[in-house]
Amino acid sequence: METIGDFVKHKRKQYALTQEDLSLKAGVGLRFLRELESGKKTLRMDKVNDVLDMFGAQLGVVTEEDEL
Amino acid sequence: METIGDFVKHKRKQYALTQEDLSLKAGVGLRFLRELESGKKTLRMDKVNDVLDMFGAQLGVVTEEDEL
DNA sequence: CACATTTATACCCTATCGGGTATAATTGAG
DNA sequence: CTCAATTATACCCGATAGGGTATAAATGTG
Repeated sequence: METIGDFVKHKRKQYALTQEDLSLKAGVGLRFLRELESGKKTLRMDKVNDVLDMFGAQLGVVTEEDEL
Repeated sequence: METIGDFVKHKRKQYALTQEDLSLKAGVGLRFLRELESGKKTLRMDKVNDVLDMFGAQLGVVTEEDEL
């Protein structure tokens, strides 16, 4: 499955936004967005959702069956 | 879509575990597990994944299309 | 290549998450 | 109903996430 970080990075490119653009629009810090795109595991869910909201997405449970 | 908290609660019942059982097995605090099941938004992803791992699941991106 | 833009890495500081614990409320088995 | 087990709520405190900032590296456009 595509990682959360990759999802954000791809969507961001798709909309031709810089990390700074997206961080401002999503209301999170630039550093946070970078850590998100680079796959940091210990991020807070609410902040991640703030970013995903920009692309009509959110965090949810993905089961192993979903992967097949 | 089922919330993350509800997913955990249902799976936990399904395996007949108490919150304490699950928190011990997953290696998270009891209080954390309670906050997770009650829908707290600001939890850390890594801890949430520690719990979801117990049921072969993990956090992932869910798009609005997935919802339809 | 040169130069501007974007991205990556590191530092300090505050806010708060998460653990542990105690107590209260709820649930359910007998 | 009674009583034990489970769950919910509240407190204190250490660890760390996240913001801001500065600097370095990488990217890409002419």
